[in-house]
Amino acid sequence: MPLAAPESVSGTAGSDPAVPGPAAPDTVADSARSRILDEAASLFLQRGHEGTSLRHLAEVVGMKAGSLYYHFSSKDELLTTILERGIEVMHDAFDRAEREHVDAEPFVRVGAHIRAHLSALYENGPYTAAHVVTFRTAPESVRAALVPTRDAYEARWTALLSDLQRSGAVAADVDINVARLALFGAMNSSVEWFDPERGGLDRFADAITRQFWNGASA
Amino acid sequence: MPLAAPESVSGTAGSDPAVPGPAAPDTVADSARSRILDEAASLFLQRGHEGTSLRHLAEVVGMKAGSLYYHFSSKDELLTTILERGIEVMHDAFDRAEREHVDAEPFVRVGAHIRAHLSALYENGPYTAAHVVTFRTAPESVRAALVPTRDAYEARWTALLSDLQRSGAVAADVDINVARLALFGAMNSSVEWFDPERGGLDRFADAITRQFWNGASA
DNA sequence: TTGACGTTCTAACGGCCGTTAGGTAGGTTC
DNA sequence: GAACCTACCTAACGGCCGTTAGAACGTCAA
Repeated sequence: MPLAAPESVSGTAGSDPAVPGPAAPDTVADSARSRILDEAASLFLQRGHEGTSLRHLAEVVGMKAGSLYYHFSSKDELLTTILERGIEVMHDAFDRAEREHVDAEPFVRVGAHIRAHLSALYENGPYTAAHVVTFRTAPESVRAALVPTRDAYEARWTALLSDLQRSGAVAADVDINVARLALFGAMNSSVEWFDPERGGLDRFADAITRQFWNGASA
Repeated sequence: MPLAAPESVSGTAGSDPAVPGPAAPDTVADSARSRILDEAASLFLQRGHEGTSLRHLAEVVGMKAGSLYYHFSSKDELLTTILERGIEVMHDAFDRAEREHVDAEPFVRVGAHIRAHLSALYENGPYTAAHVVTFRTAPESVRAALVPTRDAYEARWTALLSDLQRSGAVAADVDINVARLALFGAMNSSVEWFDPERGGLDRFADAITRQFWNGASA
């Protein structure tokens, strides 16, 4: 078991804050590990995890399939690591929005969290996007390992919306769960058509926020 | 209730094993064909198309893998047929809503179409649901064959919403495309959590309609 | 110079994949 | 009863899959 890098997540419980480690983040050659993770997440996002072979991944990374096993013990572990990081990125984005907009007025506050979620999807690598498109068809054992962290993220949104409903900013007859799932669906499904290269994420976030908050009617 | 007209679309594959003319919907044993289509759509929905093997499908249907080739010439043709029917079901649902609610007031009209789309997803077999979760990772050749029909469905929604915007019912500053895609995302992503067995589709449709039309704010 | 170590490669394993050729049982038609 | 058609089965093909054991390479310390 030679992967003793400071950033490695061994257990299923998410631990340290993802990308830049606290000290000495990149040893000489777990940059290869990062490379593998990045490319694998990108491929899983594009073709799905069943549609991505380790031989293809290895080729993209620039090594042979067997060599991947120096960095990961199985394809499932690789998948789990990626999907886990995907939620971590979401949590980090939520943290940031929360920190900076706790006392903002409701519309701005919701907008900040929507923008944060979209930032997780498009501005921090393909991990979150890979998560939202891959989780549903991931092997049961992989899904099970992710459920707690996913639930926690859901709970934060539920708490946010409930808070706003309690304060009267969200209509009393709105079903918080449906509203949240509809919002998630609207944001996450954008991975099928939104092109992060072309930018315009701010405008997109505004449009989604407006749509979520005010609806389409005049 | 399976919709009539098992094969109405002349898609990419033309060779049909000598079915008598346009009439005669169910010969003796293309009930097997229906069986295969139903189970395949269900499996594709659950595990994705890459995650479903023909051997597994055959087992569920009650035959051997090779026998599937009596009914379909390839896995891709099977997939294409299923995804095509998925859009047809959507179109049919849209037709019905249009027929019955052309002159309704905007909110009711939109609600009818939302209900219709959800009906396509949950009340007419797994075809539409399989479509929305499988299209993205389908082989390029399969996707290409579906694009025209998909575009046509999108266009009908765009026309509907544009119409409502022109009449002043939808706010002028709403981006019709974003609104439509957000609505699609909200509805389609429900396949990940909505349980059609438990019912409540009417209430769900109302909640989505309310959310889409009025938003969450008080 | 030697040895140890970290990283990758080679070469193969058993297994499942989509697919095909040819056989076969039963029903229908002459 | 013979010929035929329909719907399926058997058995295999080549190929790709995830995975593993062991060898080779470069780097650096002693």
